[in-house]
Amino acid sequence: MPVINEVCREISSIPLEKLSEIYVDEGKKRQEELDLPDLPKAVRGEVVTRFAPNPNSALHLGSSRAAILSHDYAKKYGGRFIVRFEDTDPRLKRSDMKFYSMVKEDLKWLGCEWDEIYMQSERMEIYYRFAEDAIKKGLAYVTECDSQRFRSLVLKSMPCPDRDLLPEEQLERWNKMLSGGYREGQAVVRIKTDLEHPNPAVRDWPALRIIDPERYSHPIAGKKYRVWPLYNWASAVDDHLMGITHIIRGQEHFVNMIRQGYVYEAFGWAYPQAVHYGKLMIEGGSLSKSDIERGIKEGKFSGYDDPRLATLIALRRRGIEPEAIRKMIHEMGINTNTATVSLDILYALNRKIIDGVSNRYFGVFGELHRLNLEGIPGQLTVSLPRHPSDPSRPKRIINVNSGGVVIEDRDYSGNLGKEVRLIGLGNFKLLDGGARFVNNDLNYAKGLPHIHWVSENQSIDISVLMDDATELRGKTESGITYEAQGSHVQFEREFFAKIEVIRPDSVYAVYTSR
RNA sequence: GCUCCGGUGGUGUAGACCGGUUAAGCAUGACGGCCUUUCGAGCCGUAGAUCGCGGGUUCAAAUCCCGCCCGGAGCACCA
Repeated sequence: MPVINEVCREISSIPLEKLSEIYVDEGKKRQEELDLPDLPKAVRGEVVTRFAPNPNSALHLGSSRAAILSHDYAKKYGGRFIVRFEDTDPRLKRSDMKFYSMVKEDLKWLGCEWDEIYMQSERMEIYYRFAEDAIKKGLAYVTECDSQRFRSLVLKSMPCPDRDLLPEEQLERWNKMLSGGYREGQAVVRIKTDLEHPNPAVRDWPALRIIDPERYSHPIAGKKYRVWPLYNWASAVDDHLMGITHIIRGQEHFVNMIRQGYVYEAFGWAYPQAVHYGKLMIEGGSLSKSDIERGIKEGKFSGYDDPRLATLIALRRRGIEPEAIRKMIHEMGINTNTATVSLDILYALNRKIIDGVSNRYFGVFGELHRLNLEGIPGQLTVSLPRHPSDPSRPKRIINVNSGGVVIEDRDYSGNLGKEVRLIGLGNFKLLDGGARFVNNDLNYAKGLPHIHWVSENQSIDISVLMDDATELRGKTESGITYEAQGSHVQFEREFFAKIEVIRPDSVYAVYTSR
């Protein structure tokens, strides 16, 4: 009992604000731990993960899964997080300078700061060196079989004849590749695996190929190289060299783990723990890079930040906070089943974050009706809270004169002839083109529809870019111009939006969610 | 066609490896109520899954075994 008393006394001696701080901190900490289940074979301080995007497009919700999970797991265990641009295909999946920086921006925004960053196009000599080594050791060979021929042979578990050439001859061919003795497609380095492997896709996979630099130059390397590593080669070498302990990626890479396993075994390296998550689909939308790229090229989308896209840059523009994305991704975890998520979940998570910071305004959209206010003193000044649960914010002061207010058609047509509460103003009877003051009794207002309005002589134009890329026009309080660009607001009874452009006489915003 | 990986309420996920007091937890969504001068937030409550289907093993299966169906991925000199 004395102990209890003592603890009680101690707690009650802490000021309330301090107490809530402690409480929140504890809650947060617990939340974090709850969020991420343990990674297999993770040792504190020794976890190294990587996120390996191809800089040929912008990051989207799907890519954010690998990024967030890789980053957060590294941090959870006090390890390192590496970003590695996989830009080794100047032909089919060309990288573009603008995406290197765009991806970095996206990652920073997501809160996935990296400890190290690399570009594979700057590591070419490394891939060459290991290739030469593999060839010398007889683990890889240079084949002149074209892909068709190779395919038909390998399907029957048969080798290309040059698989068994001596390492010296292979080396000669390798040098011929490097020096330009072959044209595109005439030779390729393959890794010896197991021609009997049940999955033909695993059998003797290609590691390096020739790309004519005169026809396909690289945004960073230019025309310097004509032999480029394929994904599995560059990735296998890098993961080993960079000391990656855990690879978190989509299940489409499952066979790549098996393929690369042959290299690791042959070189005597230890393959990292690979965790694969299932396909993430989005209700009613596409998460495919190629769909996004094509849509933009065809002009179907206005750009990477088109509000219909699930790119990070579009979500950011719309007012989705990175923490909402993070929470959603954490909730899905790394399980391997195929998930079709609804954006509503993201919106719900996001609303909880932005609700507190969003100042409230009245905005009326679509078809509008002007109401003459009858029965009010010549001029009315009302003050409305900027946020219902934070009275400390400066009030919105709005003047209304007999010139009247503007309301939306849905509120007008639905209530014509009835009494309504014009929020903050009073109770009125809605008439044709006007409104007659009844009283200003809040109790009386309880049973009435509450509708919002904009003062005609204190309003500015607003345009909202909606999530279907249409524009919604209307009027809003002129006081909104004091908002900072990029701030979240809520138009009461309408939706949340992010302010994009503020001019003295108009506002441009982007719709976030209801 | 071949090779993988999945299949728990509308959606996402926990439980499955070590089968039994959880005949299914959480979140989001839906519905209802309270509060609120927002159809937001918050609080309270309700509905919703016989755990893809069929069989087997067992005293006992979402959990183990087999078959089937469905979904996804891979089968590129893409990443």
